Amino acid sequence: MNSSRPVTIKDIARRFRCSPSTVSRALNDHPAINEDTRKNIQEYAKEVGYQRNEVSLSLLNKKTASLGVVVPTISNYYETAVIEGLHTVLQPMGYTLNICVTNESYLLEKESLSKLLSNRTEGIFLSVSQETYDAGYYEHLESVIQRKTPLIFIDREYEDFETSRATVDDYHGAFAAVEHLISIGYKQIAHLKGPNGLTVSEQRFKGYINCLKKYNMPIREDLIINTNFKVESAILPTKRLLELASPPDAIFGVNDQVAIGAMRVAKDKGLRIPQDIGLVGFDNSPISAYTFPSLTTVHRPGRKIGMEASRLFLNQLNGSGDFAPESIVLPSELVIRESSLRI
Amino acid sequence: MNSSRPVTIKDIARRFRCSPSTVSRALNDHPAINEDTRKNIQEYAKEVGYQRNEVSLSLLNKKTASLGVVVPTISNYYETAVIEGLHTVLQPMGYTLNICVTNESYLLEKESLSKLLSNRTEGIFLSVSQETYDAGYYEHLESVIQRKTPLIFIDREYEDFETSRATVDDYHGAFAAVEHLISIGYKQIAHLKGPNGLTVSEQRFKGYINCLKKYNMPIREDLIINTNFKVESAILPTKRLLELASPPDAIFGVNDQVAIGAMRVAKDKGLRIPQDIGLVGFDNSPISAYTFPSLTTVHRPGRKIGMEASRLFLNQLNGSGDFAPESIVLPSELVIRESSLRI
DNA sequence: GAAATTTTTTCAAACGTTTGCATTCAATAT
DNA sequence: ATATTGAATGCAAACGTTTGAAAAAATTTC
Repeated sequence: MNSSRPVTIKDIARRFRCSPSTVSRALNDHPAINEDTRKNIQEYAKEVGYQRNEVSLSLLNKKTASLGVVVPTISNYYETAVIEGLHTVLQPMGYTLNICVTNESYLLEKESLSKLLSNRTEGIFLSVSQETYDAGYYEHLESVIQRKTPLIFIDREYEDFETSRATVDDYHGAFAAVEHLISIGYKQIAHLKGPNGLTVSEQRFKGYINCLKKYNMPIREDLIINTNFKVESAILPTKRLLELASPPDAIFGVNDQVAIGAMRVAKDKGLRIPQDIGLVGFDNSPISAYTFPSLTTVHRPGRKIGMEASRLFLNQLNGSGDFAPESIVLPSELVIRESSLRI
Repeated sequence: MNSSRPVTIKDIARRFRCSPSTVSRALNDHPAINEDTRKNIQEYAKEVGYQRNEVSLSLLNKKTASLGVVVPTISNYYETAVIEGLHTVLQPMGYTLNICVTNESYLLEKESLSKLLSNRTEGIFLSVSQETYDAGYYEHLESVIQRKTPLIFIDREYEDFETSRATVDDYHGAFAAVEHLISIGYKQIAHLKGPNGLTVSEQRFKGYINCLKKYNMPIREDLIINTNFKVESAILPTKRLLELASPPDAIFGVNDQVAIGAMRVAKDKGLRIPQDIGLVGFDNSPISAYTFPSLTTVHRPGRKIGMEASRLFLNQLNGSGDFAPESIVLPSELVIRESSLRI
């Protein structure tokens, strides 16, 4: 019976009539092991496909080399870019990434964290779910903190936690976007807002509002409509905007997806972009450069955020006892393309 | 000194002057434990934030409840949809997903698999890297097979392995796409092909070729150009196509990204879509429904593939000894939109 | 009040590996 | 021939948990 039980160090020891210690040392090139013994054991190990059981080592050394990544979703360009960034830095260092998707649910987030802790994950990257954020829950984070497991916030953060965080400067990105529209000469700028309560939504919204204020432009409640970040969630809101008695002459979308949805609706209505209506998105997703017209947007360095977050984690890990949390805020950058360039 | 060493069962045992066994049983509601003892221990455990060390359990039970997902990239809509599908089924069952990105590199793939096996992952979902596929390497899979760790191929497969696999019927999808273009009346259909050697590229290419053959249409080498799936890789090839003495009147892109790139170039050249040139993509990515004109494409059920792959894994896991690998081929489905509807 | 029974707790082994210390054995030095 | 050295290997504990079997304690029975 070709049992599939993995070969252990004991099996090898039995085969060579020696102790497990000897096998262990032989496999690890310990100098105190006889050259012949070493070679024989190594050869045999290779032959039978021995592979060290890392689980037992984890138990022994209390090192699992695994990290948790807890995010609301992975079906956006930005989120995957962040994960790629984490990966780029951490995979080469031997870390394994455990991805947990919360679907914006508090319960799933709580369970994910608990599971990660039980698995003795060595660090957790967390972008809190909307539900968590809305409700202001934070108890589930206490145990992470208490365990002193490094916890790095990504994008969505709690102000009152002593943890490191890596975020993009959404506020100034949004501000720059709106300022750009104003500088071109657009007068009635609408905003397709993201879900209420999320930092990213609110920061961009604040950027939008404050920029309008700065330039003494009226703030019209009817030009601000919610979306859920998805392209289809922009369709109806945009239609409503364009049917207003006094419709906007520009739209600032909370991300590229909704801006592209808006673009579609505007074109369907026969409006010319950017002549009749200006458009700006957020994210600088790959597609945004190739829409027609190409979409003015705000670049959001997802990969870089992932890499910076990794750095923050490593700092905390290697830091001496007097660890001080760091906050990294990466600048977002306006990318001007055709959809806003009315001349 | 507020040590962060996690509380163990032994700590609790010491506190209650009882044996670890009692604590273990108390925490697991074992019936043989005195009611008072149980309550006291459970209360105390909660108070000090005891959390079972799953690593030790993994060692004991040889069950890690973790699964490997090895993919070339996670920055495409399709790949993330697959992962979401896996997640949807497997996370509720208590599995943790270890995501490994290979960047199409054989070496990284090999290392990832080896790592997963060392970590005693209970199953592996693999979409082989292009390098692996090109070179026809397969030795690194032997150890997975030998360990009898369930291995499920996703999309890209090796014909000669006794493993389950879940793939999309790319061939017929491509065939249907081209047939549709022909039925509309397009005569010179170009193909923006994916990278050579990859199953998805080649299957779609084959569908394209065979469809042309079936309808006795000429196969023009100059209308077939390679891309790398990314939107920008479609720009130059499309330009070249459109500058031909006898340019195509339709383009079938290997995915939505390149089709959208082609759309952009065609529009820049002043061509009307679908009147002057028809366009079809592949994937049915969210954005494809909202381009202007909307993009005819072939739906590729990524989420479903992930869910089916999970099912295959579970079948293999629960199957009796006489496991027979299954092959699931999900149909792809033509989604007709504006970009090909010349009337 | 002793025997029988039931309830509750402890013991010990197991999972796979590493590692400080002890041991063995052979070779060299005296 | 004996003590000394050095090389090679073995022993045992440790990591945290579970679990069958044994032991101890409490309760019931006659």
